Amino acid sequence: MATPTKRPARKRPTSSRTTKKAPGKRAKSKEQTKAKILKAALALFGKKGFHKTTTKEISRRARIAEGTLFNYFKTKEDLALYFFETELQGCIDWYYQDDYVQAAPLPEKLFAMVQRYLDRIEPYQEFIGAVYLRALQPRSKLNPLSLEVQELRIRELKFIRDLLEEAEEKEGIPPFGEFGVYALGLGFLGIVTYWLNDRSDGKENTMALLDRALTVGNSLLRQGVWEW
Amino acid sequence: MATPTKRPARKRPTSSRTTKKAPGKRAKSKEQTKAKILKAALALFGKKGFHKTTTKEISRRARIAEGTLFNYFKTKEDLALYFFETELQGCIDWYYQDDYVQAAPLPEKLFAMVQRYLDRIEPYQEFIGAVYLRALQPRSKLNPLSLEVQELRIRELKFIRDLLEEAEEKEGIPPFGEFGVYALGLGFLGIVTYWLNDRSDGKENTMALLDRALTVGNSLLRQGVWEW
DNA sequence: GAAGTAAAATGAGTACACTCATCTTTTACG
DNA sequence: CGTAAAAGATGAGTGTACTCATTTTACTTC
Repeated sequence: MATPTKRPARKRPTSSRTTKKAPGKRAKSKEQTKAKILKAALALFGKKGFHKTTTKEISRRARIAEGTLFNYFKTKEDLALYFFETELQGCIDWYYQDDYVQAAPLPEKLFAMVQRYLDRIEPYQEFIGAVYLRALQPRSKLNPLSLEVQELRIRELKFIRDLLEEAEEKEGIPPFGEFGVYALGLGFLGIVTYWLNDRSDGKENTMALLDRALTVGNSLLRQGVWEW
Repeated sequence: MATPTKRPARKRPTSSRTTKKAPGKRAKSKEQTKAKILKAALALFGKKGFHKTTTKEISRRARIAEGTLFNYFKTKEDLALYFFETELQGCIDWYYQDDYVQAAPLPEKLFAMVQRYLDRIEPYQEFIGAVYLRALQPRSKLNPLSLEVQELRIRELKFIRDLLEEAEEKEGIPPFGEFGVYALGLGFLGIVTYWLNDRSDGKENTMALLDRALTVGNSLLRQGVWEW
């Protein structure tokens, strides 16, 4: 018998794969649209600056309707913020993948991280202020500050905490705790804002400040000055 | 002859005084208008918050035309900033008039100043973030950040410089220079942002942080740690 | 006073970020 | 295939900060 029984027609043979993995037209076009928006926004922000670029222009350049932009980003600021999120995450990922940096002592780590981060966000200098600094203000019912701005900052602080804990274990520095994380984050902010206003060639003043600050900071850390 | 010559009639007898001092209807009404705007704004900001208060409402409440508001303040943010400017100046004035504070050692001075400042800006907590933090970003052609925001920060830094120079002379601490001023300003910013997010009773956490930070900072200062 | 000028007030108008009811495309499933 | 439901795109509409040409008011000078 040549297996006359009809096999029941497979219903969507790649089902399990499809539902889980296959991109699908929708998902793909969604990605594309988002990419188009980001590309258009970056080009315009770069050319005219954040404030002089209108969302209408971005939509036009991305060849989408005005409203569509807001399906992808809650506000114009959120759109700008996306670049910083990506870069920060990129730096964090880089850190966890590079054995050499991970093995280095804390100040070297920090120097490398900061330098890398500043390098990456260089193209966005003009609008960093409009967006990033807002993470410092508290969120309240009265304040429409988007949650994502704060999440960026929280992610940053978590990473700092990890770095410090690692250093405490491996390098035997005294615990610095909650306040240490806050202080380091503040120092980082100071560097970024200094860098923002730094007009020197190749931002060398910022690099000098960073170097100096890390040297001093390192001494303090090892002495446990905080506990005095 | 009984001196028949007529004295020439004095032309505007109070002339010199009038042109220089007398308020005049115009100047007076200008002051009044500004005061009306500030009063209305403060009331509304306090009740509904900065973002949910419209300039239209403020004008209505102040009984002026919408446009008039912008004759007095370039932007809504500038209007809000006015409160901080006033309070900062008030603190600086207070310092220079209070012999007791001036005679105190640096950490006590700083503690008193910061505490006073935080006390004063307490009513404006909700909108400080919308305004004050912007002073950190650089000014460029592309960025409409009002000059006044930066001036506030500059005035702050000048005052810090004065305090440090005084302490160098009177208390014999090693010179801390440009970076010292910047660092102290950054520390101050850190306190303010911590305070903004501080939910503890009477902001006691902030006070504890401030105390601790000043103790540590003072040790560092006296050791000249910066020069290591 | 009257006439002229400068300061200040006015409010209709503009630009722009963002919303939302409706329409279009994709997917699920017989 | 056909149909229904869900996801996504659309763009006219809305609210609001801010502008500006015009009008009103205060001051100056004769």
